[in-house]
Amino acid sequence: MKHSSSGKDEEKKARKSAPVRLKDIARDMGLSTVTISKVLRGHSDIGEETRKRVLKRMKEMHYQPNFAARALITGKTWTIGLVVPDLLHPFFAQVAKSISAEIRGQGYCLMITSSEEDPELEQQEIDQLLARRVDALLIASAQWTVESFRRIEERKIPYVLIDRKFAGLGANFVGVDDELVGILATNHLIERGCRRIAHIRGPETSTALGRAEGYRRALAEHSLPAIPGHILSIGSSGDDRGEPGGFEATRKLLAFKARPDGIFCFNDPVALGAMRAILGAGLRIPQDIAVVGCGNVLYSDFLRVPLTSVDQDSSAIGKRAAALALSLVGAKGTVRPKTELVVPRLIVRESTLRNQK
Amino acid sequence: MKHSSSGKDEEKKARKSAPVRLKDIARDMGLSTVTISKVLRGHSDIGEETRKRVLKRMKEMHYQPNFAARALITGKTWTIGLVVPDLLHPFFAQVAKSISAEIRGQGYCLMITSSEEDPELEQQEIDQLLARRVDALLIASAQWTVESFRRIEERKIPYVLIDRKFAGLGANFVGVDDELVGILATNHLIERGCRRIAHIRGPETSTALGRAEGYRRALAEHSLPAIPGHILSIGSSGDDRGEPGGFEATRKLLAFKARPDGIFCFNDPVALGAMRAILGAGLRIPQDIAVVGCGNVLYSDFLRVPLTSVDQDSSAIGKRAAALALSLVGAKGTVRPKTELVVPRLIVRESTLRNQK
DNA sequence: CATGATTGCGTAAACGATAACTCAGCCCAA
DNA sequence: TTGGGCTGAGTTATCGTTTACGCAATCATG
Repeated sequence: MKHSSSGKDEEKKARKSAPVRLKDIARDMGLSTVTISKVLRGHSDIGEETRKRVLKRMKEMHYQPNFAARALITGKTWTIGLVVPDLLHPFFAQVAKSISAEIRGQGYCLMITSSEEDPELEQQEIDQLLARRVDALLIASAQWTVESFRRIEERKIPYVLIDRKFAGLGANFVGVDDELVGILATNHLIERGCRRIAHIRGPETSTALGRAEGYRRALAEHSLPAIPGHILSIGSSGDDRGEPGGFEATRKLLAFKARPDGIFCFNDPVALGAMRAILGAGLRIPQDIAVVGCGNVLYSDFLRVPLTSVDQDSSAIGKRAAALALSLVGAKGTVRPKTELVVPRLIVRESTLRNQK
Repeated sequence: MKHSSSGKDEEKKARKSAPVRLKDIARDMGLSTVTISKVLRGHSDIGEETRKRVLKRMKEMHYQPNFAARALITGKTWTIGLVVPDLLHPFFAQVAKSISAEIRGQGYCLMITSSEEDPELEQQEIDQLLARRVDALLIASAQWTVESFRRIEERKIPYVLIDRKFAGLGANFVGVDDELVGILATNHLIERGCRRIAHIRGPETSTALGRAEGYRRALAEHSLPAIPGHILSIGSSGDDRGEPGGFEATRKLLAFKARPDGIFCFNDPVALGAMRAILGAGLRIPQDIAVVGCGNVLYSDFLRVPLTSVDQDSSAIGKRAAALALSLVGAKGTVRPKTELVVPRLIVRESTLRNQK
């Protein structure tokens, strides 16, 4: 039996076709708001028959809970924040995609913001997400300092670093084993007979440092000399100038007296720039110079010279980062920070297809 | 002069270092909550001297408004929802990126969800975003029907369709002029001397229809015959199988008695598949068959054969869609739906570099 | 000098939901 | 008959802000 609504609510409904509230259902069924709320949340307090009736009526009236009201009292927003340096970069796009897929089923939504590789902008975006009280934060950071992370910690909001980590910061981290990336790539070049292997490294991030370290270790283990000037950097302005950076760095390498016969590039865009420079100078890939990239971006098998690349399994990184974040949200007290390393995999293509050792 | 807090709030602060509230500032300064709130929103009600003092103290105490509380009473979430078929697709990634950049400055955040080209999932995601009361919705839809849009309209939430539009739906739309895309591409092939031009079209979306129509019109205007069987489709399963779809379609075209000498492909992934098939069959691009794609994706100038492509200016699409959405949020009553078409631009590369007419 | 407007701030009641109690009725054992 | 424990509801306060008023004090006006 229906009960009539009060005049005020009636008017409001007519004016703006407002969404139904618990109160509306309660009045409609002659029950109290709390009873409806309890049914909604599966409280054991409610009689079986009442529960069924309410559930049915809720469906009929197309009830959808008001997240704002809920968040206000429970403190939970059912929202995860993600900050990436560049959404256009296939690596981060894939990470975002798999995070989204992972949390979707658990009822969470994803707020994505891009820092455009700008530390200051990243700070702002983090603040914005904190102000919105996201339940957890996933960050592929372009920072130099750890200041903004301290701020997150103050707020006691769980966060997970993706791809790039920070020394001296006891934070959760999910990313690829960068040293292994460097080793894999460099070992492969060595196996293919390269003896003067250069490395074009990225800016001052953990990622770049790790890969460079792996490169050095691989050379050392094969007793190959680390030729001075064979490690170049694309500069500090971030990932975005990867291609031009790779191009310029390679031009310098080509002018070098001991011209390299293999180049391990920080990532695929850099490798593209490198290949452009090599081919532009009239040299052949891989006969004169072999090239390895990292990231295994889309279409890298259909490039002018199909590119050998180290796959970071970005999809797994996203998935595991999301799962880790969700577990932190559910956790009671403070949990010991966890580091999860994904194992990289070498994808061999034409850019290193030369005479074996 | 500071006033002491009540025991209860004190305890809470200590336990979880809760964010400061208006109440905290008010008590701290011996003012009322409302006064602080008014200062925050720039009400003209407050004396100049008080305003300055409050503003200063707010900064000092690192006040950040609680969005949930605000949303609860004002109905505004300062959140925009975006639904795309696939974040990994560079087109949508770029659109997302520029939307994000456009709304950032206005204080909005972006909730991004991916439908994975699945209409049912898209419905769910739209519902989810509606339940969260986003201020506006941007959708690049994978739907067949207009049902879910009706639902959005019921809720009176402004929405803008991106890239794909629907006949018979009076909705806001921002996308490329698809017919012009088809004309541009086909005319170009004709100018380059192609006479048997095939088209590999996309699934049943407005985008695919428009491009196919442009293709037909261009042929007709040059009095070229529309050879039966020269229009193939990659199938209905969406954009994601672009590359294999293009490959298979092209294999069929190659087996055709009147083998085409030019192919206009629905998009770049399809074009990649097509090129793979052509080269795999031992034919040359563009000498035997010229290829045009659409989308002008990253690195398409460094492919095995650099690909001529129609640029959709996805960045402009995102920017204008965002601006349109924001204007709708601000608008008072119902506004007449607006359609904004971005003008496509042909980027000529090697895949069509053959003897001119 | 009384009246009315203006300035500057405070009070109380929402917004929609949940948390923490309370409480009536019933059953059962002592 | 009394008391204790369930069961299945309802009451009330609260989350942090905003909205709509209320109301002194000051100022101008005739």
